[in-house]
Amino acid sequence: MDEKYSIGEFAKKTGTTIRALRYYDEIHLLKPTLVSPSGRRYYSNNDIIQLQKIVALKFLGYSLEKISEFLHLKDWDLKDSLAFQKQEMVQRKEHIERVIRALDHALHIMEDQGTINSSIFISLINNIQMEDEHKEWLKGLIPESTVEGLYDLSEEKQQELNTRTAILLTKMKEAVGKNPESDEVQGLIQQYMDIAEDVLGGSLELIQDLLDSQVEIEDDPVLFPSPFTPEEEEWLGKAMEIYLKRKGVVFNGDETSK
Amino acid sequence: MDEKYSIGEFAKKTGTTIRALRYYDEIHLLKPTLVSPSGRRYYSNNDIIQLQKIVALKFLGYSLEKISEFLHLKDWDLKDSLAFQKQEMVQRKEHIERVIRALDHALHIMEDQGTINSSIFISLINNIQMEDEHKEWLKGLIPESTVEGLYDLSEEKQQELNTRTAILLTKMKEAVGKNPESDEVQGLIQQYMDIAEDVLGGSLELIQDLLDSQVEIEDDPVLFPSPFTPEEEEWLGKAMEIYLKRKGVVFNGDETSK
DNA sequence: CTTGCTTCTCCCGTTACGTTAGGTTTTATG
DNA sequence: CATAAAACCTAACGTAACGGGAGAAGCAAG
Repeated sequence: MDEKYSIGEFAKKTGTTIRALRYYDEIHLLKPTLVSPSGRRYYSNNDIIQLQKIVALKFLGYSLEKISEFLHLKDWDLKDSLAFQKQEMVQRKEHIERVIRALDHALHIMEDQGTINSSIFISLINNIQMEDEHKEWLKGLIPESTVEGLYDLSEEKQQELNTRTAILLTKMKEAVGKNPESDEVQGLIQQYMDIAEDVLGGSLELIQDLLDSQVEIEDDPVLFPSPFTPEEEEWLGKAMEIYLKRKGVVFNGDETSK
Repeated sequence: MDEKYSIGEFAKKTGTTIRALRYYDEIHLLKPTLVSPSGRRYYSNNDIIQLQKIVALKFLGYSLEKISEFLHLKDWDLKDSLAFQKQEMVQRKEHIERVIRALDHALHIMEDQGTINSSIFISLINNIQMEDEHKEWLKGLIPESTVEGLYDLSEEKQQELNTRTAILLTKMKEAVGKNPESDEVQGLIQQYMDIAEDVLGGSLELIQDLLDSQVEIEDDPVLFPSPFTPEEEEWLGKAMEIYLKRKGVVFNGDETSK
C-alpha cells in the first residue's frame, strides 16, 4: 500500500522518463517522498497521483510554471483558466488551419502544373497568411459586404481560382517584354479580368476604384509581396492601361514620381 | 532601383525586427548585400525577395535550418516536402482538437456543477488524451464494431454522458463508506448501470466480459488513472458485486491477492 | 571482491530570437 | 566645426522542457 519505487521503476510505471522526473524535482514541481542518504530518489503511490495531475494539465497545454502554481496554490480556480486556455487553443488551431490551407493550395497548383514559380508561390502563401490584414485593408477601399463576399467562397472555388490565377501569372511572366498591344498579351489581360470579374461579381467600377487608390499603396509601411518585379510591373501596367482604355475606363496616369 | 537600406529601414519595410535580421546574418540565412568598413549592414531590393521567401516558408512551419537548405540548394524539391509538412500540420491540428474537446468537456461539467473533483477531472482528461490507446485496448476485450460505435457518438451526446458520469462519480465519492447494501448506494450503482446501458446498447454481457478481464488490467505497464483511490475502489467493488448478484450476474470473486 | 546494473550530479545543446550593457558611427543641428 | 542625438555595432545571457553524455558512486549477486 505504501510502496516505494526507485526512479526507474516509477518512470516505467508512469510512462515518463527518468530525466523528466529529475527535472520536476529540480524545479520543485514534484519532489520524491523520500531521498536516501546517498541521494537516491524514492517515490510513493501518492506521487503517482501528483504526476497524473501534472500530465493531465500538460496535455491541456499549460506550462510547467503554471502547473506549479495550480498545484501549490491548491486553490483550483480552474473555471476561468480553462476558458482562457481554450481561447488560446482555438487561436492556435485557426493558425494551423490557415497553414494547412496554404499548403493545400500550393500542392494543388503543383499537381496541376508540376512546378511552381517561386515568386508566385510566395505571394500565394502571403495572401493566405495575411488574409485578415488584407481584408481590413480592402474594406478601406471597397464596400464591406463585397469584401466579405470575396472571402466567402467555397474551398473548392478558391482552389480553382488560385490555380487559374497561378497558371495565368506564369504565362504572364513568360510574356514579359512582348508588345503590350499584341493580341497575345491583351488576351492574357482579358483572362485576368475574367477571373477578376468572376470574383468581384463583374463590374469594372471596382477595378477603377482600386486603380485610383494605387497612389496610397506605394509607401505602405509593410511591404506586400507582389509576384512581379518592378520591371515586370511596369510592363504589366502598360498592358493593363491599354486594355482598360480600349474598354473605356479612365486612367488618371499618375507616373510613379516618388 | 538599386537602393540601399540600413538595417532599421529594412526592418520597417519588411515588418521584421532588427534582431531577427542580425540573427539571419549570423546563421548565414540572409546576409546583407553590403557591409560597410565600420560593420554596418546595408540591404538591397534583392534581399527583400529573399526575406519574403524566408517569411513564407516560416509561415508554413519550416525551421530556419530547413529554409536555409531550401534556399541554398536552390533546387526547390517542394512537392514532397510540402506533402510531408502537411501531414505534420494535420497531426498537430488533431492534437489541438483533442485538447479543445477535453477543455470543452471540463468546462461543461463545471458549468453544470460549479466545481469539479480533481481526480475526476484528471481521469476525464486522461480519457480523451488516451482515446486512441483506449480504443485499441478495448478492441482486445469486446467486438470491434461495438468499440467503434462507442466512440461514434455525437459531440452533444458525449458531453451529456460525461457530465452525467462526472456528477454521479462525485456523488459516489461522497457515499464512500456507507453501507453497500443500502438503497442509496444501490441507487447510485443503478444510475451508473443506466449510463453504461445507454452507451453499450444495453446488454449486461459486456459488463460481465469486462469484469472477467479485470485480472489482466492489474499490472498494466503504463498505469491508467482511475478516479478512485484503492480504498474507494474496494468499497465500490463490494457495492457492484451486490448489485450484480441481485441481477443474477455470476461474479467469479477473485480477491485482489498480490 | 568483482562484475554489472542503476543512479547520482554537473553541464552542454536545442530554437529563434528578446533583452540588456557598453561602445562606436552617422546624422542633424547650432 | 563641434556636439548632441539617433542609429548601429558586438557580446553575452535568458527562454522551455527536457535529451544526452561524462565521470563517479551505490547496490545486489556470484
